[in-house]
Amino acid sequence: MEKDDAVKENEKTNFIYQEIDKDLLDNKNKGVVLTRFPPEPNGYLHIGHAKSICLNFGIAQHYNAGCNLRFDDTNPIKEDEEYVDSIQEDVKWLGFKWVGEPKYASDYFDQLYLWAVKLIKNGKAYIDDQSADEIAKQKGTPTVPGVESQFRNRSVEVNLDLFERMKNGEFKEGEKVLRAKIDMASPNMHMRDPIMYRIIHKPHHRSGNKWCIYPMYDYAHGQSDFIEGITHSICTLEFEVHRPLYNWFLDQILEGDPIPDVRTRQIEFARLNLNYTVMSKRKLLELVQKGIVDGWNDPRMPTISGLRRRGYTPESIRMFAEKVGVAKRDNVIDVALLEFCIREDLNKKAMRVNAVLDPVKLVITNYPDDMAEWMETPNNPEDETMGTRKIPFSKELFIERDDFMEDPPKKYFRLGPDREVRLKSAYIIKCTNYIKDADGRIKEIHATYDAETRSGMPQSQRKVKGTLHWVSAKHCFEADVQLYDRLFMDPEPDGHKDIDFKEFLNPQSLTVISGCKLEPFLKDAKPLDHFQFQRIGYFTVDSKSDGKKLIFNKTVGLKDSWSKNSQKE
RNA sequence: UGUCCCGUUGUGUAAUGGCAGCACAGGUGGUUUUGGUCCAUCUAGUCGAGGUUCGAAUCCUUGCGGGACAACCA
Repeated sequence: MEKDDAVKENEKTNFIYQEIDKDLLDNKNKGVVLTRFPPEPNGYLHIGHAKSICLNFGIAQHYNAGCNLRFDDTNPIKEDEEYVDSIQEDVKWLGFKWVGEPKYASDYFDQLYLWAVKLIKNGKAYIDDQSADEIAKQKGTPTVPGVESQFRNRSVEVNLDLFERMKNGEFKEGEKVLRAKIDMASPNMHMRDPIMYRIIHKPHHRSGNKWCIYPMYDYAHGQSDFIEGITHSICTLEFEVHRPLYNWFLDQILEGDPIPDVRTRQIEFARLNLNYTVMSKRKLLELVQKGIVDGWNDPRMPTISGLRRRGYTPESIRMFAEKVGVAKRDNVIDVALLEFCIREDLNKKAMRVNAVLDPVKLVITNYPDDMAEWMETPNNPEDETMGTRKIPFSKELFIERDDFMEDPPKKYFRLGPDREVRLKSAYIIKCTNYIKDADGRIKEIHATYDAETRSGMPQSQRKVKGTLHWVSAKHCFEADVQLYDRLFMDPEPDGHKDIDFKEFLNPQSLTVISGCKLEPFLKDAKPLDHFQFQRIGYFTVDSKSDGKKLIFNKTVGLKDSWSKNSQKE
């Protein structure tokens, strides 16, 4: 049976949508759907987060529901305001709008404290005086059950008093913790009396000096979901083993209360992995701190801000998130898919311009010395509404050095001695001579043009093998171009047990070339403007580019079946 | 030698007991004033073994393989 295209477009088939549909069918949560994106503000967002953002906000859009932005800020040692700002900027840039103001787990510290007292009163939590080492030792291993703490059976009164004094700052860091009393023999390590609160004498980016005890992730996350009325708490697979604890804490805080309308539920999916890069915030931070890259937004980084500076568009990243899908099995996505997505988007949007990256002079010997003609050329053959513009042509031009060969092979369609080639939007020319310098390097190419072959004239219809891009020497201007290659040479740089991921850094990941010749139109280009440099690739003005000197970042090359084939030989 | 999760073309993802499909990557041909785009076309897959069933990628058993879990991180 044929399905309507619009329906097909809107059809979401991943298992999370199926779970939500089921919940809705069962009339769970009174028919409400509310998701959340819960980053810890301890680093910049990367493409893996983009997958999660598109999933959570995409669900909200699909069900005509909402999605919260909540900062999971329970550890003042690692977190910072800078990250809070960058995360908001990146989510907005991707095109999503969260419900109301951003939320913070730290907004709920009072309520979390009250619930902790409730657990103590119900005999479900206790203060442990042991050191981190001792607690770790008692915890056992995945195959060996843990041992109960000697402080496990303190009275409610003592626990209450000690917890109060912990809160009041009477103890040093590490001296005491609040632990849930569950089961030290549980096959699930997370159920072996997990720590709920620890002492940290450090001001928090939001709550300042109000607290010196901070809740752990497991004790804070589910309760924050519950407070906000989140219906589906979607996270990555490594939290799967936390789910029983997530539910246990909710059961405890709800103990004795009426059944709430909304009972949040955790669903896990497989995180995104991209080949030839690393995705852990810790490793990305290391690249930043060691100065291996130019900050979190270095165009080689898989961060949202890096991709933005590289020239990726929000649409391309959303398309990518759609194409990688959502499932539970481990995956490694080929960066070629990301590259496909940005080409796809920029092909439709980017203005075609002429830029010669590695220039060599081409002299049209039979063209008048002081003449200049302004040739009309389409701004984008994919989109007529983008119009046309005029580009200057004159006697002396620059073309790409590798568009000429002294002794070309048969399949080479470009310029060579006595060969004919078309100059895009201008004339058909024929190479008559070439001059080399003392080192044998091509210095200048001479050609004649056929005045009857100007673009648009009947003679211009003549078939010629190749078409070259070019700029007029006296009209063009110079700019720098930054060429990027993958940051790592190994498909899985952090997939080797005994080798540090930095061993695989690609020394050629950045090439800066100056003296590139650009057509005059480009003088007005602004930071983050996207262009297609004809026959080369997509380029974007660097965000650090200023009025004095333009810097272009290579976003991605055009598909190139010529170099692919010629490399095979 | 624990618990949990996962195995579908090279990669990713559909099919939820009824024709194994889609996308990327790769190959070939065509169109083209970008060796781009576009169009056509090809290559290639259900981890193994049993079982249930008229019928299994799908359900069951079992084997094998991969992953997660032992921070006072999230």
